[in-house]
Amino acid sequence: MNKSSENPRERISDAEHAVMEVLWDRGTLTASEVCEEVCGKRGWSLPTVKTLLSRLVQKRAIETRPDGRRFLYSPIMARADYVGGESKRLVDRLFGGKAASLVAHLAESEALSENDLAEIEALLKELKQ
Amino acid sequence: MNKSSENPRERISDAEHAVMEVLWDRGTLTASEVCEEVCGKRGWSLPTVKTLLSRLVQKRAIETRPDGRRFLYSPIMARADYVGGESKRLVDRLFGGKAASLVAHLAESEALSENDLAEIEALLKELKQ
DNA sequence: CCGGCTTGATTACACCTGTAGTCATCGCGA
DNA sequence: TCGCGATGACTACAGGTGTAATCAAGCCGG
Repeated sequence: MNKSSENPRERISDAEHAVMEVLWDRGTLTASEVCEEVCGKRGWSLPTVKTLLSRLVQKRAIETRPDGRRFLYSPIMARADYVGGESKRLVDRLFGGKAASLVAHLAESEALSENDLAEIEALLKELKQ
Repeated sequence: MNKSSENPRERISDAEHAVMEVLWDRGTLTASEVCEEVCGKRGWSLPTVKTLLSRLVQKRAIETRPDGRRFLYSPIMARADYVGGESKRLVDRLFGGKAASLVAHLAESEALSENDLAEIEALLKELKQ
């Protein structure tokens, strides 16, 4: 019944993701510290951040450690895993699973700058070593 | 108040996207024809498809033309626009807007096959003409 | 020692989404 | 002509999401 207590990998929503970014960036923080980082940018209040944090705990994306009367929050899910999952979802949904099609699209729609192109080229060269 | 009647570009959900794909593929269809295409694959019923279609009409992603007592549905939003928008969202959210970072991630996570790499390389060559 | 601030927990609530049932209508076939 | 089937409109409803108020408890400064 209750997936959240079993499944270690639940879908992370947009707002939750903003919180994750802060934790990935800074490692371990209290709720108030997270709020300092995001409440300004997104116009949230501390209660909102707390809700997001507890949902992330339920989803087993982060974990808590008691520190006196408060909690320290730190990420469990690795950023690379999240990024990889989301990228794969997109590629599957929109490009039939062909990552090259995504790159082609980016190139054609001019989402890639000269600089991007150069970087990719360098990357390819490296991959072919 | 009511964005749906003003804003021509509303966010398309996952299920709605499945319907859009059919319309992009086939052009203009009746509700039943759409259902024939997707109800099998996704285990939906005709009413579900009709709901999705009317939501898409509200979101101004598709339009209807009366044909006798029924409607013909056809896309307004271009697939390329949708794909571009979604790709941009992802790149912005996860890669700080740097498309090259997305490509780098795909490469590093081995989401790119030999074939993909070759294709991308060819693309780059072409772009630099 | 006590009241106020900090903090997590609980509750709230509107909107979106996925999925579908029901209803009224209207034209086609018998 | 008349009932049936197809069709769009309306309604439903549970679960997720964004955003927050409120509550209870406990520690800290006065």
